Amino acid sequence: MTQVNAKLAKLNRVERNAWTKQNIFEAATKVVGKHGYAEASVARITEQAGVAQGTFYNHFENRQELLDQLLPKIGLDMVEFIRARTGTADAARQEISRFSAFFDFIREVPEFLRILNEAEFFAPIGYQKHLDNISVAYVRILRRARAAGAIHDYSDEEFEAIVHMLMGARGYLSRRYSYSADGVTAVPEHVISAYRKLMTRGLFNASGDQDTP
Amino acid sequence: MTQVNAKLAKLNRVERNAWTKQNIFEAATKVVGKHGYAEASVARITEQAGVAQGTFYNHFENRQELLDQLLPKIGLDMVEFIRARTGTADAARQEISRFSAFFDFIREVPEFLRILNEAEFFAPIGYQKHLDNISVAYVRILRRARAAGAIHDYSDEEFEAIVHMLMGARGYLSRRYSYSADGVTAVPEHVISAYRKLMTRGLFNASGDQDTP
Amino acid sequence: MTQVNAKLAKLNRVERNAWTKQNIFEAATKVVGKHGYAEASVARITEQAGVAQGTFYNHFENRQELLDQLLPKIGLDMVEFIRARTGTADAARQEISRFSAFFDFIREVPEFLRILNEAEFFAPIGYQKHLDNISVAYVRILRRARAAGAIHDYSDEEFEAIVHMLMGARGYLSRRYSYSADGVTAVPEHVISAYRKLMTRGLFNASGDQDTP
Amino acid sequence: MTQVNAKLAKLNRVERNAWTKQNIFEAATKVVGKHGYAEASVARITEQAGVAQGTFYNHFENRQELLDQLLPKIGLDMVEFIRARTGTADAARQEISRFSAFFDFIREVPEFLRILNEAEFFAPIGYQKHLDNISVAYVRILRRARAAGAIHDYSDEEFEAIVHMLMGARGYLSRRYSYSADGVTAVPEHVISAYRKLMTRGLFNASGDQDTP
DNA sequence: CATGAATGAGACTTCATTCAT
DNA sequence: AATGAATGAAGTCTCATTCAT
Repeated sequence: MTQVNAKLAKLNRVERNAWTKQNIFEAATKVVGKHGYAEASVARITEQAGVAQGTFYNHFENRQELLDQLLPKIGLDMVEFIRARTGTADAARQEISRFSAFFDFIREVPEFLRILNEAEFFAPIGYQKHLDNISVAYVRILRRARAAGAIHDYSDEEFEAIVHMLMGARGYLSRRYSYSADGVTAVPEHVISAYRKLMTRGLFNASGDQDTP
Repeated sequence: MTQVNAKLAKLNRVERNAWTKQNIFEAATKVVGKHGYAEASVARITEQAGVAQGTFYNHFENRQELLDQLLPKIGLDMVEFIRARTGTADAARQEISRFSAFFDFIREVPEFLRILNEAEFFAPIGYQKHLDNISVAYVRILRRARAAGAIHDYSDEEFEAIVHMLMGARGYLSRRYSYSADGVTAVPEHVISAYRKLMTRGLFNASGDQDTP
Repeated sequence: MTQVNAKLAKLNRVERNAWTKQNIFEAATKVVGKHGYAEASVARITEQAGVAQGTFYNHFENRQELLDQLLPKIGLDMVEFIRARTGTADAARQEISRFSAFFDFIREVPEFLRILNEAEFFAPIGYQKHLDNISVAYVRILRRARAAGAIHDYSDEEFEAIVHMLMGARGYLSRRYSYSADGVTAVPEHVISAYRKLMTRGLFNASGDQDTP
Repeated sequence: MTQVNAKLAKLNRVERNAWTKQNIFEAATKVVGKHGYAEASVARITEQAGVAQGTFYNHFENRQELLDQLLPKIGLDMVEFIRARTGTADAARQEISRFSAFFDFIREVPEFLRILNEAEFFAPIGYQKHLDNISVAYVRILRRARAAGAIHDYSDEEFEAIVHMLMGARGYLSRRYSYSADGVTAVPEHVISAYRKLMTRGLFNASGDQDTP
């Protein structure tokens, strides 16, 4: 057996291990996305993954540990997704884009909605991690907009509160307008226009508000 | 046994029946408020109420039925509480009052926060009922403000979206700023000022915004 | 329904409850006696008792609590059994009687052997309770013998050590000579004579030693 | 590859093999001594040894086989330790020395106590082997004492019973007086004096009893 | 011979609900 | 209507052992 083969064999072993973990992870994403955290028993997850229950505990300390990893991981995908769609327009239009892109992401990754919404109660550690990830980045964006003159008269503390309002609003709206029996539908146009008006008039210096040219 | 006695006995029985149900109801409020829906087992609720487990099922079809009644009932108390504190100032200032009063209410009735926040996942039917109660009333308020000239340029559909944003924002903020180890604390001033700015500039015709007199 | 009937009905309920608990208790005695504590799973015990697993937890906090009650309870039966067989001879002969009666009891209640011997590791709380029960009573007996002039030259502390030796010796011997494939057999005569010699010469004033008249 | 190299390599392999087995063995001794047989999972033992779980099964048929080897091996160390400390005094004094040396040994090798005491239930085969080792040797000692005139009036069968009593007494006393939160402490003087009195008066011809010179 | 992931049986415990009294 | 013991399904997790690499 050559060194290459030995290396390959070793790699294969490590890879196989990683594959199994990823496999369980994806199974959990599907199960939680479809049935919610409460119904995501280890039995259900491992069945979906096609492995034995005991295998689960070779890769995760316990059920909760996995659940707490779900949201932060997908949350980063979301951040990347939104960033890629934000463009280089003025700050207000960018914010509308982010708002829209959020709902696009929900349709792209339908599991995300439940994973996000239920996390607060079923995966509080993961939820907090996600919250920090998002709000820090969001406040930074608002600060830049303020530095660029696109926002007046908001303090850093107020930014933080605003960000929480925006996140809360999105969550609520997503539950209200995007859920459906099975599957996620697009958010209606009037939701976006309402958001645009509230933001461009309330937060930004009105440049993105089509209705007040 | 006279007819009077019979009637009295019957009345007593009915009263006692109602009292027991109310007793269980209040016990559930305490338990859910303190430990959350997930920990609100029938055993725990009946123990808190001082009745046997079996008694529970003489008054409620099943555990879920009770849980789903919790939020709508307290929700109405909240509506009344906020209405009483709203005053007769202009529409924008009234909205700020409502926002403030909401946070006052959760300090008045500390159980409300958990009952509200967790309801979406643990008592979805009750949650929906509450949602309808609130949003219908809220949209009506906004329509009146619009009719009175305090709001321009928002359609009815957009109102509905706005209301959901406001409710989402409140929920989020309440979880972020009002929870604490044991007990509920006041929401910081900068949260209220941020809300005021966003609302007076974004939704109303700016009259309530102290910063733009 | 007369008061008597009502009382009977109520008693029946209480009695039935006590019966179930006793039922589980006896099932546990059988299972532990036959297969040992380690194999005495709740499933096995409840199956033996003919009740559902859940029923177990209506009567015992957890598995360990029951296991820890086993030995002390049977231990008291043993004390009574031995006391009834001790007679009124001189102190040395009484001690030989107790030694003999212990082995008689083992044959009377074959489960006792495992319940006693394994308790130290599988039911340490119950074991300690039993230990205290026994050693306190035993030391008292030795003190009386000393007061009556049947024992010389042993201090209270030494009595305690002696008692532990006696108990240890019995345990060891019982395991060695009384166990058998399935069932408990009589202890051979030479074990008793060895014990008699050791005791009458070593502890007592030799009156009970047939070989030195 | 030269023959020398081949031989070296082979030797190394054998040595390495022996070393690994010894390594696992010592790890098991530590684990059982500290946490008891019940907690001595293969995972824990191999972790302590710094080898993979699978490696275990290259050296032992199964978990039980290893556990059953533990006591007999250390038991022989004990025999040697006691023999070295027994001296050449008269038979009764020698017996007291052995009794004392036993307690010295459990302080020297603190793991021994648990390995010995729990073995009866968790490693019955090893326990039996140990029992045979000890009792055969002990009976031989007593026979010699009898031949030398230090013991009268005990038959061989009675010797066997006596030995079991002595061993049982030691086990019991060691558990009672030598265990402590963490570590093993010396046995109190009054335990030794009680033993001396019982033995010198009950078994031997009283020469070792200081109190009856 | 070493590795360590995979297996799956089985353990304890919880809990909503039923039902005879 | 009140009681509370009985039920049994379901959940999480452990662990000795196997086997492909």
